[in-house]
Amino acid sequence: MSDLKSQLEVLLRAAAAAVLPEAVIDEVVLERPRQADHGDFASSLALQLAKRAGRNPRQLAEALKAALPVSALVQAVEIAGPGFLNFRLNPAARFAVVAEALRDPEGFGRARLGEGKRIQVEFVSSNPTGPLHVGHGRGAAFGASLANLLAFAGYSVQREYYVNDAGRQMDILAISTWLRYLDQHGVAIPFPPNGYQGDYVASMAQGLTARHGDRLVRAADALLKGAPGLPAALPATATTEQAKAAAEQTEAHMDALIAQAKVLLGEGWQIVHGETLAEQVEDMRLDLEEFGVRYDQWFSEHSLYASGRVAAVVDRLERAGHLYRREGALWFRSTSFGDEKDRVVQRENGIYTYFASDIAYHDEKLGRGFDLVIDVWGADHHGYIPRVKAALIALGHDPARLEVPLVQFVSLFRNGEKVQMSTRKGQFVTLRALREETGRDAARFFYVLRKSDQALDFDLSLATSQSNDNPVYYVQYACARINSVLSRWKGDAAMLASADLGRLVTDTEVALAQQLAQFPDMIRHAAEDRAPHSVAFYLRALAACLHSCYNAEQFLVDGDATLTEARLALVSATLVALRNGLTLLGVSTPTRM
RNA sequence: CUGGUGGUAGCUCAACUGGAUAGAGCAACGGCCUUCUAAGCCGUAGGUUGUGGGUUCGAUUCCCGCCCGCCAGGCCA
Repeated sequence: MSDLKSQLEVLLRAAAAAVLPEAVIDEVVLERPRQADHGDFASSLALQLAKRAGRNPRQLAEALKAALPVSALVQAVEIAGPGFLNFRLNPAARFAVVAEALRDPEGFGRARLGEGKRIQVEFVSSNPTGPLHVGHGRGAAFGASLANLLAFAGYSVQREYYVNDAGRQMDILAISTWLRYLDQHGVAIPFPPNGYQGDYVASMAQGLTARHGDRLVRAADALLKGAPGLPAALPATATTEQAKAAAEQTEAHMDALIAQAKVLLGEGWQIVHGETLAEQVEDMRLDLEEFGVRYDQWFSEHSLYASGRVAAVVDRLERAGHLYRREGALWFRSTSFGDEKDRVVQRENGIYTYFASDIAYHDEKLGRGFDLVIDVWGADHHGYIPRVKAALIALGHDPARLEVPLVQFVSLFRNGEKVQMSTRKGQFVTLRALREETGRDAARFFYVLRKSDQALDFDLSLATSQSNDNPVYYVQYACARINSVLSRWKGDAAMLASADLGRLVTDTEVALAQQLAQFPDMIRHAAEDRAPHSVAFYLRALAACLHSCYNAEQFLVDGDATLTEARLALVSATLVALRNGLTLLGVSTPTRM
């Protein structure tokens, strides 16, 4: 209970003021010692002040101890090591957290960090050009957990998905679908290697047929007219120069196909493009929802063009003198604002770059009045952060209002072997397949079991194992055990909040209460650090305390109602923390297993 | 090459932002089910925190050099 902590802090400050009246104390360090025999709280205040005061730290600790005001919370204060002050709490203070949790279960752990502040969390935001894969899954698990955590910590949180529905990749998906459609109608056109190859494309093509029959069929020669054709297969001895030329030709061929398709289809292109887009977005939405991830808003990149925001924001930069023209393209002088090199916002061919719409998007987001905007990005985009911040500065925004936590890559392992994935070949494991294999709970939990900015090895065998090795089950099992005991008990659960806790004295009971008492602090830290993994680690530790206590003590004690109630109150409070924590991570709390 | 990021027990990872004897889980070894769920618990063993310096009462944490791993460096998205 942080309340305890702040009360102890008051005591320490009072003591310090008495001993060293002139000393300025910015922060009083109070921590939960790792070792039980160091008490409930420890402070290194004497060590910190010793130097400035020019006094021996142990002596100073003695003086501080003597000057501490008497408090009902504190049973004993000891001086240890080089000059630590170790506080041992009174039993009542130790177990006060139990009543606190039971009095307001839903509110237990809730913080008021962000009172009145609004935060937007934008995450996943994958191109709607195919199913989400396991990498996106990590972004989803992290982003959703972070958003939940911030909301629990008291911020007003908006969850947003930025839909990249305006770019060339979307055109490529549309034409890939249409080419499959043509193929299904007997129009044979070589499928470009840079098109989308997945089965879902053919499936969408069948959808087109179902809705539009052969209305969208066009002749092959008309489509191929003007296209450079695909390059011949490269010999094994090809130089990098040749490979580069072939790749350029492949891209040029694709662009020509798209351009010609727009001409041939006319309005029909909007149908193909619009329907494939809608289908992909809907697919992602469902996929994420089944993963326990919901958004408040799906924001369309295209809308930024339609509303003229992209042109307007570029114009603003232009008038502010931050743009210049070189080799036909329009460049943003981002080096003036800390970026390594200048960046193109409008290509030689007049088309805006992805960066241009991104500037418009961030300008728009900040314009909505959020105190903080958090973009969760894949770590491969980290080089992109300085240029976006540069643009924000150039537009007169405070760049500190944008935070970009990075999520590292995911490698899958099954039976100790790495599962090979390659985006190029379309061989990637989808989030859906992962969920089907491990279940939602295990997937959500495993994803946040590692700091987000660290590469994650996802062990499928472990996540699916119904064994004691599996950390998800370990935590959930603690919940199930508590529920099981409570359901066997005949008493009234509502009475537990006022149970007499004076009978709780054993080591495992004390350890469990101490761990439980750290829940609110943990929430605050995790929210401030944008670190949902702390929640997962905490829950594991709390479950461990519960299991130890469970094995050491009988909860339902025949003929001793007060002891039974005290212990049940303790584990009920534990269940409150477990449930609140798991909920933040999108993991269920089973009542039985 | 430049920038970012990491290197902690055999393996996978923590370490409350500079604190006490660096902690968990797997794997290894030894114990605990006629008692509320053994998907659990208890114990033993395992370390020069990559390396060399520096800062100080005190360094896994901060600074510098070096070694090794991963990522990024497009008028792609």
